[in-house]
Amino acid sequence: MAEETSPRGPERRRGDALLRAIHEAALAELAEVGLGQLSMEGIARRAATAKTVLYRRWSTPHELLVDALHQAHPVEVPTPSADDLRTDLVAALKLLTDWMGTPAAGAVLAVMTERHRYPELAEALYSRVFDPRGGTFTSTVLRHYANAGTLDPRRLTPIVTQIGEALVFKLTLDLNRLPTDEELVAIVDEALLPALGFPLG
Amino acid sequence: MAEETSPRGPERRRGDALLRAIHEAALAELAEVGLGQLSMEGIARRAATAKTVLYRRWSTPHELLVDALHQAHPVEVPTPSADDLRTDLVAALKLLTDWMGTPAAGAVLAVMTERHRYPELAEALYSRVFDPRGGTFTSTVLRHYANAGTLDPRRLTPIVTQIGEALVFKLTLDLNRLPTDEELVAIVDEALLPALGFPLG
DNA sequence: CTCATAAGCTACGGATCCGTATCTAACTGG
DNA sequence: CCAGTTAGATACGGATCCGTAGCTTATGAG
Repeated sequence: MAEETSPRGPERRRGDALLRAIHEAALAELAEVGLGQLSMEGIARRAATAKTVLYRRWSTPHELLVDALHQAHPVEVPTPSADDLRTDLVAALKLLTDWMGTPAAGAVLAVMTERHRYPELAEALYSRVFDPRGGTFTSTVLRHYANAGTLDPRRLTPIVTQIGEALVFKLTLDLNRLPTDEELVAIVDEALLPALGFPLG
Repeated sequence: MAEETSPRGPERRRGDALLRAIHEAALAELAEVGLGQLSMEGIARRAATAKTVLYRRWSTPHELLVDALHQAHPVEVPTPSADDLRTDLVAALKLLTDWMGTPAAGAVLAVMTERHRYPELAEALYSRVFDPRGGTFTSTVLRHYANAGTLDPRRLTPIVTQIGEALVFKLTLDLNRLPTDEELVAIVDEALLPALGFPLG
């Protein structure tokens, strides 16, 4: 484990560098202990700073967390590239699973699954982090091909646009690991494309 | 809120009655405070008993929780009744959403979503609660119709058998409420049946 | 009716987190 | 290079939960 810069000597972080370290520590702490155990004390310990530094900026761990997510959020958006619906759908799901491997994703999922317990937190996450962006992942691709005429727009019901994401989440939960590329292809071929009106073989 | 039996006087619970009260309190406590905050103190408070009573039977809140789930678990199993795949699938999903309204379901979901944090708990839940039962809900129905010849068994891939449950979970998460009957029908018509090889219209 | 069992109470020392206050010393802008 | 800012360290009283101990008393089996 390499230390940053010089191994010893008082090297004091300030401003953005400190902020980023705190944000990172918050997400890591959340991933490890969970939303219910997230504490200023824990975040400060992990960020190797003092509680006072945190309380100068935030009143609660939740406020801190929202900032951390806001900062970490720029997520890659699928850009339908090929003129191939199937390939683009698989690519969109791959983007999703890539994102799900990040610390920020764990944090977002934790907030979502415990939203009935911390409603203000979920609301803050929506209004400050998600709302700025449109629909996610597969729906971006689906709208593109619907506009291009490849797809009957009437097929794009609220249910159908969720099939890909829903199965990725379910598989991740069941298998306790991210889906493989083969499984993503299976999701597209066996579930998504049939629902879009392209029966297999 | 009516008190049980006589309003006053020392009426001391024993044996099964006490046990059931504790199990119930554990699930309620979990639903309210979350897995990370589940404590003997909290369960005892909610069950209106003393911590000592709990420690006489269990060493940790997690052990107590597994017992509570074990006791609460007998879940209704879909019995394909009509000779109508569509109707039976909708009925199976209805059973699922009914179950999801129970306290036990909240507990199970909490354990599953935090399984990386408490692996022993998830494992205990599998070996002591789930394993005794076969596949759940839609897969029961699907196997029935595959055996009856209505359905091509090759369609029943690991992905396809998860579509219904996956969408119910996703919708519940997104909408922050259980799916309506209409939404269940939409899941069957727009996602499940097409994937099983029955294109719409 | 008697008596063993177990529920229910109270209290404890230890640990952790809370939120705040106080002081120091390292940075940095001017 | 000096002064203002702010990171960092320490300590605090209060709160909560931990796990255990000692005791009282309701309950049910014989």
